[in-house]
Amino acid sequence: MPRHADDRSATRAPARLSRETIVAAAIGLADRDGLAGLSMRRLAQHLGVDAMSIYYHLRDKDTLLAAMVDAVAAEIEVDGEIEAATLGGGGTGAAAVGGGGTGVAAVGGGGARAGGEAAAGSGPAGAGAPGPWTDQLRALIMRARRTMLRHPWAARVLEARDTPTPAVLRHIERVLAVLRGGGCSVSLSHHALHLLGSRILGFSQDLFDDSPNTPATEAETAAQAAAWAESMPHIAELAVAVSHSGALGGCDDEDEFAFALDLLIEGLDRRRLAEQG
Amino acid sequence: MPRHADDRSATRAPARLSRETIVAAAIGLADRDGLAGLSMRRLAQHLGVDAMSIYYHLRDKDTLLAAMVDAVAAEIEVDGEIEAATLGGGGTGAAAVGGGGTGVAAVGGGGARAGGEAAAGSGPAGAGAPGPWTDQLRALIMRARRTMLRHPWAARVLEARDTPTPAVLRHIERVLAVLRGGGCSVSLSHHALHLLGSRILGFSQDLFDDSPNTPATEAETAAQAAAWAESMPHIAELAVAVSHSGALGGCDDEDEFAFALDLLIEGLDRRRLAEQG
DNA sequence: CGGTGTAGGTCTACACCGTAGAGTACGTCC
DNA sequence: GGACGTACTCTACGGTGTAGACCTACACCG
Repeated sequence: MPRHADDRSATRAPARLSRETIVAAAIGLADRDGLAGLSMRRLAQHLGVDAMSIYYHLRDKDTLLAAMVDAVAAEIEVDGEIEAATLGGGGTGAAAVGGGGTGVAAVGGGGARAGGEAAAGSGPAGAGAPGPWTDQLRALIMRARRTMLRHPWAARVLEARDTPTPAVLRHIERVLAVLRGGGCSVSLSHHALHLLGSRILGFSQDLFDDSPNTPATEAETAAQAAAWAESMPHIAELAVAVSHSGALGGCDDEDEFAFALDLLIEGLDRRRLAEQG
Repeated sequence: MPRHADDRSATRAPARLSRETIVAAAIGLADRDGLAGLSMRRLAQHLGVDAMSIYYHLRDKDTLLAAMVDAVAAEIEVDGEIEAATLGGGGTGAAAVGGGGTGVAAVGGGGARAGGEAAAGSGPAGAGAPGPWTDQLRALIMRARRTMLRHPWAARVLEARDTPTPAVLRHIERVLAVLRGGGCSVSLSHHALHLLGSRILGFSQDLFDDSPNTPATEAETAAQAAAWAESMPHIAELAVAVSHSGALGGCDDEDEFAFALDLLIEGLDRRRLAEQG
């Protein structure tokens, strides 16, 4: 290692790559030219460096892509802090739309009871904004969406990958924290996660398969859960529940899809009635 | 041109390619080896033919991929006919799941009123099964899902494309027919389509952008709508409504997302209450 | 019959891709 | 001075999609 960490440009050092600069440049390139325009050679050229130099810092192109989505997912958190610092609370402009119901609160059947018991725990990884959990969830997801819209390629890469990156995992943890904090059971939170992550209309599978792809022993799962217990408590909780196949009935893809579909159709029918009545 | 159109196999023709055989082989290859395993050379080898021969029948690899998804989407219709022939009606096993509500009918707020006025019109492109529109929609989407699951690569290709193929369009038409037949307004149907086609959790955009990507004149749109009027009446209807920006307020991505998100969150909150109560 | 047009398929070649593997310059430490 | 690790470069290989010229067999026509 060099003695003083940051003496770039000292002699005639040609570029001074680093994992971070590479990833940042790659993101910039992908933002400009799309995923198709991102090749190792073009990226290297962009950095004023030989293509193979990149491979010293990142094993693969796949590793690069993973690092890129991770960086983007990490932006969600930063955006959140900024938002929390500048604004007071929630209110993201997800209000009235089209024909039927407007917000979550005043719609269909039983009048306006939305939040329930509000955020009781607010937990270790709790999201910033106060207010009913429904508003918190909406704000969190809207923030994620806004971040992803700045990097249109990111969604595609994310979908293509089969394992979530750390920052994505943290985002999921935050979503779970809101759900659990809002009074949703572990089981319902689990369904919710699948629901939020899967596309409907009959196309497409789930975003990630949390079913035991690596058929870990129950002991292993428990060990991992313990390791995550303080950093990602809600994910750990869910992982344990899912692995005890008895408790949640495992994690059947078909059931998850049906759950999501039922929920959507029910919501549509409710909107229809509100529209007509 | 040849005199009699269909005298293939006459002499010793080496392979007798055709667009259909190529597409079928490509689908088979993709089913076996995944999208990554599908290269023009490998496909040609599989067909016992030079790679460039394929280009006589299909302009591009992109054209090939489009033809592949179109063929898969067309399977949905065939499956539907088979189903309609063998079984009587609906009932696709999308019943009880996990903690909260079960089907559409008996859930949350106001008791069991689901179908409403049932299928009044049933229209030209009407779906087979009778029963409440909610059941029809569920059956239709489940059928699509089952087809897509047989070709795991298809969803990815479909998402990557930005224009729907004819068979996909027909599927959408069928979905719209059910919605409209069930009493949903054009506006609500429009929202529903976006809802069903877009992924939530903050990632990803819509499946297709129906906003005027080709900024056609209103006259053009009307002309196209007229041309489609009998083959795809509901899509035509919707297209006209959307193009009259006043009527539906155009088609704002943000609004569509908010609509979907609200509907989901409302549904989750309802499940939560049902669970606790 | 020979000539011609053309549908269907092949061959060659090009630019680009990811990346293995060897080689090179340099700073640090014994 | 020599060994060593770090950061980077060079060369090369096997793959990709596809443009463009080429070939071949057959249908047609005078």
